[in-house]
Amino acid sequence: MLVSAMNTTRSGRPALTRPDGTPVRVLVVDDDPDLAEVLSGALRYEGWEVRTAGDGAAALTGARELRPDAVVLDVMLPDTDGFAVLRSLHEVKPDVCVLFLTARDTVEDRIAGITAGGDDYVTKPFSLEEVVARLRGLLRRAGMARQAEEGPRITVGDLVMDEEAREVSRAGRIVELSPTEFELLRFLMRNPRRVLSKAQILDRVWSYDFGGQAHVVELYISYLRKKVDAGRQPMIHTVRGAGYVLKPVL
Amino acid sequence: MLVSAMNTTRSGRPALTRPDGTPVRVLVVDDDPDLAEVLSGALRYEGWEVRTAGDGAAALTGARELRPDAVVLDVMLPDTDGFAVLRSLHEVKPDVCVLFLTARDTVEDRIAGITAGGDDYVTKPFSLEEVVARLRGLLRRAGMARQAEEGPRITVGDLVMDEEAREVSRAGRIVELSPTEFELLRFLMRNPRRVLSKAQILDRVWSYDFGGQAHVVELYISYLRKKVDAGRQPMIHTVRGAGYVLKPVL
DNA sequence: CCAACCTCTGAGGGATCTCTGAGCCGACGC
DNA sequence: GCGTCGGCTCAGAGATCCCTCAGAGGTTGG
Repeated sequence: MLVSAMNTTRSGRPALTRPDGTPVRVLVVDDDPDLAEVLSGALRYEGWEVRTAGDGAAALTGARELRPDAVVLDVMLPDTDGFAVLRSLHEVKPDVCVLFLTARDTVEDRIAGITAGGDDYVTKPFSLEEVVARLRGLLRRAGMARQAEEGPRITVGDLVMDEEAREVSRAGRIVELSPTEFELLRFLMRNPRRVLSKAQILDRVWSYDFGGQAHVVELYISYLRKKVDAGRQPMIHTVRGAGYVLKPVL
Repeated sequence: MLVSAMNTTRSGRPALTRPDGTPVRVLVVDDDPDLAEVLSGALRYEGWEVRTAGDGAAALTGARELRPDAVVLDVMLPDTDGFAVLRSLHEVKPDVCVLFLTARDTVEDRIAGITAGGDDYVTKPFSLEEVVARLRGLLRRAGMARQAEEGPRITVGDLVMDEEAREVSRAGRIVELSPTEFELLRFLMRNPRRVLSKAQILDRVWSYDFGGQAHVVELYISYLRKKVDAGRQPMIHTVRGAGYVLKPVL
C-alpha cells in the first residue's frame, strides 16, 4: 500500500498538492513588502510553500532556487516590467503558471496576450479569495490537482457551486449572485461548519484596501440569505458576538 | 483583580505540546508589563514555555533566541508597528503563528490582512480564556497539536463542545448559548471534576478590567444550568463556600 | 447618454445580552 | 428556634449587536 505524507492546510482542508504529494510551490513577486507579506500569508494558509521577491532580479534568483509551480507577479516592478520577467521565467521553467497583478488602467492588449498563454491576471485592488481561487484554477488546469475531491465544484448540503462556470444552485435551482455575493458565498462554502468572524470575512473577501466598516458584511449576508435561504431551511446562521456559519441542513 | 502567575502545569489534562513532545513556546510582546505578566502567567498555566518582550526590537531578539511557535503581539508598540514586526517575525521563523492584541477603537484601522494569513487577533479588553483558546486554535491549525485527543471539540460526559462551530450539545441536543455563557462553559469543560472558585472564574472568563462583583458568576451559572442541565441529571454542582464543579454524570 | 446593476453609507428599529438590585430560600452556627 | 450567611432567581434598565430599508454614487453595457 502506498503511503504518502498527508499534506493539509492550516485550515484543516486537504491541500492542493503536486503530483508527487509535496506542497505546491509559489513565488510571490511584488515590490510592496506589506502586500507581499499578506499574499504569502494567505498562500501559506492554503498549505503551499511560498517565497517572496521584491524585484525582477530577485524573482529570477528565487525561481531558479524554488523552481515554483506558479508565480504571482506584479506587472509594475522597480527594475523591469512584468512581461520581461515572464519571458525569463519561461526560460527557467517553461511550464510555470503565472498570475499577474495589474493596475486597473493597464493597457488592454497586453493583458490579452497573457490570457492567451493560459496564464491569468487580477486587477488591483483584489481580494485574497480571488487570488487564491485564480491560482487554484491555474494549477488545476496545469494538471497540478492531485485531489479527486478538489474539482471545480464545491458542495455543501444541497448547495452547489461551480467555480469555473460561476454558477450556484440550491436544491437544483439556479441562484443568481452578484460578484461580491459570489465571493462571500465561496468563502463560506470553503469553510463549512466553521464560525467566521466579520473581520475574517472582510480580510478575505473584500479588497485589501477597503477602508469600510464590518457593517457591509452584515448587509451582504442579508442579501445572500434572501437568495440562498429564500423560503428554504436556512443554511446561513448568525452566531451572535462571533460571526456567521454555513451549515448543511441535517 | 488579576490572576496571579502560576508556574505549574494544569494537572489532569495533557498539555498541548510540540511534535517532539517538548512544551509549546510562546513569546508575549506588550509594553504594559502588568499585562504581559498576566498573560504569561496564564500561558505558563497551560504548561507552555513563555518569554516576554516590551518592544519590537526586544521581540525580534526574543524570537531569535526562543524560536517560538506562537507570538502574542500588541499592535501598539513604542518603536514599530505591528505589520513590520509581523514581517520580521516571519523572516526569523516563517511558520510562526501570531495573535494580535488591539484596542477596540483601532480595530478597523489596520487589521486588514492579518487574519487572512491564518493569524488572529483579540480586542482589548479581553479575557484570558479567549486568548488561550485562540492560541490553541492557531497552534492546532498549524499542526502543532500533538494532541492525543485534543481536537477542536471538548467532551465531558454527554456534553460536547465544538469550538470551531461554536456549538454545544448535551445528549445530542443542541444547546444555544450567549457569548459569555459559552466562555464560562468552555472554562468549566476544560477543567472538569475540579472545583473552580468564583474569583478564578472571574479572572479567567471575564475581561481583566471588569470591575463588577462575583455575583455575576452565580447569575451565569444559573443561566447555564437552565440551558445545560434543564430537566436532565445535573452536571454543574455548587460546592458551598468554595465554588463550582462540572462533573460527568456517573 | 441612458438604463440597469452593483456597492456601500446611514439610520431606524428590534432582538438579545449583560449586569444591577432585591427578595427568597436553605444551610449553618449559636 | 432564630439570625446570619451564601447562593439562587426574578425583573428590568441600559448597552450592544444585528437586520433591513432607502438611497446616493459608481460602473457597465447597450
